[in-house]
Amino acid sequence: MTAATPAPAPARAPRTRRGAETRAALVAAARTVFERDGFLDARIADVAAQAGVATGSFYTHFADKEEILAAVLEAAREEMLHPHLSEQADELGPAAMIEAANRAYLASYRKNAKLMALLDQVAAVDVRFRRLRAQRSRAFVARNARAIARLQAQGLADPALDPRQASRALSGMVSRLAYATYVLGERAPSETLVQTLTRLWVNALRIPPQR
Amino acid sequence: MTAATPAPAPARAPRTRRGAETRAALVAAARTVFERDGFLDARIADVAAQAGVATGSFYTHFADKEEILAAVLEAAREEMLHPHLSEQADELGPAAMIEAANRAYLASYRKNAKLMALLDQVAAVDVRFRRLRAQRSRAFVARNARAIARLQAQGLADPALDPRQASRALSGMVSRLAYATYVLGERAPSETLVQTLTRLWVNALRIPPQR
Amino acid sequence: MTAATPAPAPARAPRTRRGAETRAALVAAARTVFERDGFLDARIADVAAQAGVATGSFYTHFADKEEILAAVLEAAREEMLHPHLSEQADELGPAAMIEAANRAYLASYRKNAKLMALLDQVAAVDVRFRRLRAQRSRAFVARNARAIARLQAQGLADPALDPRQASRALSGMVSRLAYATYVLGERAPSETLVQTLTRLWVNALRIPPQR
Amino acid sequence: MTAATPAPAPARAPRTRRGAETRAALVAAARTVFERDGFLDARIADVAAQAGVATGSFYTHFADKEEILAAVLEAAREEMLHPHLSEQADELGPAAMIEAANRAYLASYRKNAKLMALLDQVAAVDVRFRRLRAQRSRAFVARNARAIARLQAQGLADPALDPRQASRALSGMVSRLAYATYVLGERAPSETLVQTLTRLWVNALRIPPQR
DNA sequence: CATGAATGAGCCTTCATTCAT
DNA sequence: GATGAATGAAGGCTCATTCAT
Repeated sequence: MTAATPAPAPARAPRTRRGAETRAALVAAARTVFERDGFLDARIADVAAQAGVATGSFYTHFADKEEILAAVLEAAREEMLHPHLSEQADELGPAAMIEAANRAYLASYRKNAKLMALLDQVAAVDVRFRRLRAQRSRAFVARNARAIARLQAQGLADPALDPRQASRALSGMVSRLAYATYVLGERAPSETLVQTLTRLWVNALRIPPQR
Repeated sequence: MTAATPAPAPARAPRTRRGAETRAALVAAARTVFERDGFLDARIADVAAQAGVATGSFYTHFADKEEILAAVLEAAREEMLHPHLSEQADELGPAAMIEAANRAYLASYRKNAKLMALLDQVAAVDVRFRRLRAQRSRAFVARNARAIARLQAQGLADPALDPRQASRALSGMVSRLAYATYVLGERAPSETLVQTLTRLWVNALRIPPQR
Repeated sequence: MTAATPAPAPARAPRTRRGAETRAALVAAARTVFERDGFLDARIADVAAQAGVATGSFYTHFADKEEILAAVLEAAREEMLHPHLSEQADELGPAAMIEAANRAYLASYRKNAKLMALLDQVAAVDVRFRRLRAQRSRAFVARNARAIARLQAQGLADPALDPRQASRALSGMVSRLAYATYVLGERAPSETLVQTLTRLWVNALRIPPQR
Repeated sequence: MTAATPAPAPARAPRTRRGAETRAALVAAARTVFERDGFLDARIADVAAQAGVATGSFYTHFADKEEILAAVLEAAREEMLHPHLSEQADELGPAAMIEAANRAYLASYRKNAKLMALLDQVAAVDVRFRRLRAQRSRAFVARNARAIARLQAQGLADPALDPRQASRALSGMVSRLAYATYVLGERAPSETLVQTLTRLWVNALRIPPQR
């Protein structure tokens, strides 16, 4: 897992407080600039200027644009963690669980839309970030696959479905819709999306109606 | 529809056979180079060289890289046309119809994977192509929405679903899976994908089992 | 005199009527384009397009931009001929003669302002046209010098002045003022200019008041 | 006045000694190259080479050729300041004052002939420098107009003349003659020019002979 | 460590001129 | 003669990266 991380962690971590401050300022600046101009159009000099440091100082902390982007994404890791189907047996029942997961996912995606757009752009351009995105996506898919398998085991989901493939498809459905809505800007009320996705999931998995 | 096309029409169309040949050679060369190097890394000079003409000749026919990409995508329009749910009432029944559509879609996507990857990359970078992709996608979504509505009218699909939203979600599910498989290279046998997608669609729409 | 003409006359004069027509169209087009875009920014292709002929046809008639400019200036020679102090003894008296000359000069300059601006621009850039302009200017200066000498001989002008130098200075005064007014666009009513110039000439030459 | 200056002020002034040195070297080099090759034929790379720096360094200090030309002209402003009719009442009398002014003007023009030629060339091509030249010229004209008005007030100059127009004409006469002589290279001994111009001014203004 | 300037390879674009049809 | 496309040399400009202070 660590192996797939673009920049496994900068070899030279700041040794002094001042160094750490500069580094942090650069990472924050990079996020601002990347979100504003896009990764490709952002120039090292812009990032440094935005951070209020000299251009040369950039190279004290990062080898190149990719490396600082990795740092940006790492710093935002928490924010970007995708909510997923809960693993705990839930007193709410499967449908409510799915609905909660979809709502949480969309809300999270919406909140981090700029970052998601950035990750998407950069994935289109650089294999390393394509791998990073794939890895995060895989984690999400795997969790949902486990949830599906559990429902099947409980006799609550269509046993004909391959949990892994079904999860790939249905998880992709959710993230694609979130992408289209919050990154591409296709108009649709969030609540409608939640309801539609939930109904499609419930139907698709053949989850029996609540008794 | 024409309005959304990136390069509405080349200002100066070739007036001689030779001009048309050179232009065609450039378009073909551009496709080769773009698919090989990616749009961003492709240089005008490479395209010209690949076409066997002088660098300057490129500008006789195109204003910039975007314009020739538009020509490439236009030339490949036919190939890239997405199969979709048939509009004819089908003696095979809805499930078979859906299966056929999914199979055709995946096959088409697979065949044009490089081009799809290119379009994806370029959409991540240039609004105009983002719009083009969205437009093509919309056509696909709209047709599927009509098919869903028809099934509902026939009492063959879950009436609780908004056909438009359901189509956005389910169509996105298919294309995302195709993307993940044929562009990102996630391993999965095509037949499994067809079966999974079909079952998910059938379930999601609550299409009744064949009598 | 012919020696100073930039392009002594195109070696290949048109042999057919069609050739002559194309050539004439090119010259007219060149004047339009040069006056509109300036000589430096005008492109051969623009001139040909304006003339409604193919780019290549330009070279059937002219070797380069300088040559067609020479043709433009040649064709406009008549229009641009500077009026000057009459050589005939004038029953109006010297002052009226000077006034008439100044009025005519300014009117002519004003009418051909765009062409004068063009000649000026091109003189700043190309020695050959610098020479052409100097040559035309010399003719004007020489005639005025002769007129001054005649007035001196008649006891009507300050004998202390070198007629040649005085003419250079006073003729330059007139053309510079015309340039500033009609090319640079400094605001001043033409009649005021005529009166001022005339009074300055009369004073400067010490022409006695009309009895 | 500052408003009309082509490049109001370089956005990024050098912050280190080294930067200032390079900038100065570039300005000096530009003057050399422009005077040698003319503004239009001068290439950025030549200027950088002449300054002994890399081509790219040019852009550290200037946006384009126009901007460095503005710097060249600014740096030479002092040298190019036109002497003019003194404003102090002069014990020498008006005629001597005029002679002194003409002599000084011609001497200054001669000394800076190359720069004047450069300014002239560039004014023919770029509006911004046309404005700069006009502005400098206006200052010269205005001072002479004031001097003429003063002489009129003292009863020492033809009251029928509009001081402003007379100054435009007579000042233009002087600068045109200087241009023809020192830039175009028309042969004439400087002392003759001074004497002729002075006599013409004195006559034109009807300055009474020294008692 | 920070600074800010220097470096120069690299790509884009223009357009006068040539030439096959 | 006319056509319109091909040619390719020439310069402009950018910006990641290095480095002396």
